[in-house]
Amino acid sequence: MNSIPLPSLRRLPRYLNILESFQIKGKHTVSATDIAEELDLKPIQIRKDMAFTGIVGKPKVGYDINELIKSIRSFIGWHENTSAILVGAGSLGTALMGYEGFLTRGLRIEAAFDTDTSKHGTLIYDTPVYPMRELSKVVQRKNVHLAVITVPVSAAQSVTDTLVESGIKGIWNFSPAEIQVPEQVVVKREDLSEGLAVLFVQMQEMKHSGK
Amino acid sequence: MNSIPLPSLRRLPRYLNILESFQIKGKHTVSATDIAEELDLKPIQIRKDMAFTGIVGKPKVGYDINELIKSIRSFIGWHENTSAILVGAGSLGTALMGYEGFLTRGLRIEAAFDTDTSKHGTLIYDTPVYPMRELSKVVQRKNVHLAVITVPVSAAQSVTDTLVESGIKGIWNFSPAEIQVPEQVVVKREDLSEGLAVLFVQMQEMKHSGK
DNA sequence: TAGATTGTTAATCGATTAACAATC
DNA sequence: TAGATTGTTAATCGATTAACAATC
Repeated sequence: MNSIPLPSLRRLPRYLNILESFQIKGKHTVSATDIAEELDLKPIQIRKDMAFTGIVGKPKVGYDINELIKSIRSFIGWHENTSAILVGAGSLGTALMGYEGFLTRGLRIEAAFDTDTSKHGTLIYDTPVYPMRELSKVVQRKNVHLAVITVPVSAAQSVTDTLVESGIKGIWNFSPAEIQVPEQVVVKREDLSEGLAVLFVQMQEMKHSGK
Repeated sequence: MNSIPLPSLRRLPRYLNILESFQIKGKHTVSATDIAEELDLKPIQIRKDMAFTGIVGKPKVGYDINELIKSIRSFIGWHENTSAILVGAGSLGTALMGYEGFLTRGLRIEAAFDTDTSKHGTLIYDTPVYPMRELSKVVQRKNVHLAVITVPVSAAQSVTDTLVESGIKGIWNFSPAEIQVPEQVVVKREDLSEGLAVLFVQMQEMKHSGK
């Protein structure tokens, strides 16, 4: 068992969501079947996925909810804060800075950068906005390794180059651009049009089936 | 060959991105190898994916770019406008309303709904905002089948119920909530924390490998 | 023509699911 | 104890990749 399969990894945050709701309800243990019912998955898949995070359940009892939450969160790296910067303080960038959920999921946006001079020196949801030329300095001073890109497609590659030069190791790319990076830099694409394509085709298929 | 595999479907918008950039450069044909190089995929995978959209290439020549774009766009359903409403005109909802890319991808947000009375009657990027109680009426009058949800987790299920009652057939859910719907309604989750989990773990793996 | 590229058929790979012994 | 639930080992399924004949 080497590294976790991507589909399993993607399910982990969903497990957390419902585990936390169980926790709020005062439950202390949970079985794979309980989770599977909530998410419309098979219990065996839950057990397999859980195994990747290293947690061990008890036959007949199930898993300890607190332990399970802790185990998943630390597997994902959500048990501690990771600093990030955000480039492109437009409407999407602003929305992301305003999303409190990131804080409980290990992501702390320390600073934002934008070309719009009218934004420089301002705070957006407590996050200071700087001019682009400050980027390298801030990244290095704050020892940041992660960047969120919310710039237009036309700017994505040049921003990426600047980020890589400054020492950024991971990029969360919200632009639909296909950015090129050296192989030691991780890029996670977050292209909304992928989701839109899936939704459209599935609706089409539903229409032409049992309905 | 029944319906397209999900991974293939998710790659189609990426093909479109780079096909359009080829088109702008004045190219007329493209081979699977050309596309594969841009996206870091294998040519055979491109050919398999293309086959699902129904397009036929010419040996030795490749695919006609205009035809390919048309073929993919109409396969996804991006060749015509689909009306949608948006529920939750907060910062994320606002960002989505302001995203022009949706218009070229078949999605037209006709109206937004929010509980905040101060927003009622206003326009956000040309989209009118209505009180929640108007929802059913607008959905039925405009014959809308698709809804975008950008409300807090706590409101997601009740909003979903209202949407389903009004006759909505597809939901693009940007809240991390696990909403329950009847089986003839399609839900596409767009939970950002999934992407965050993938990014964090991949960065971790990169750190503990060749670096 | 010869070489490049497609589309098809078969092989491989990886994820999901099933079966079941272990156990609290 | 008996029944429920885990974790492991094996079987199945589906997507990716390889091989190659067809062809412009």
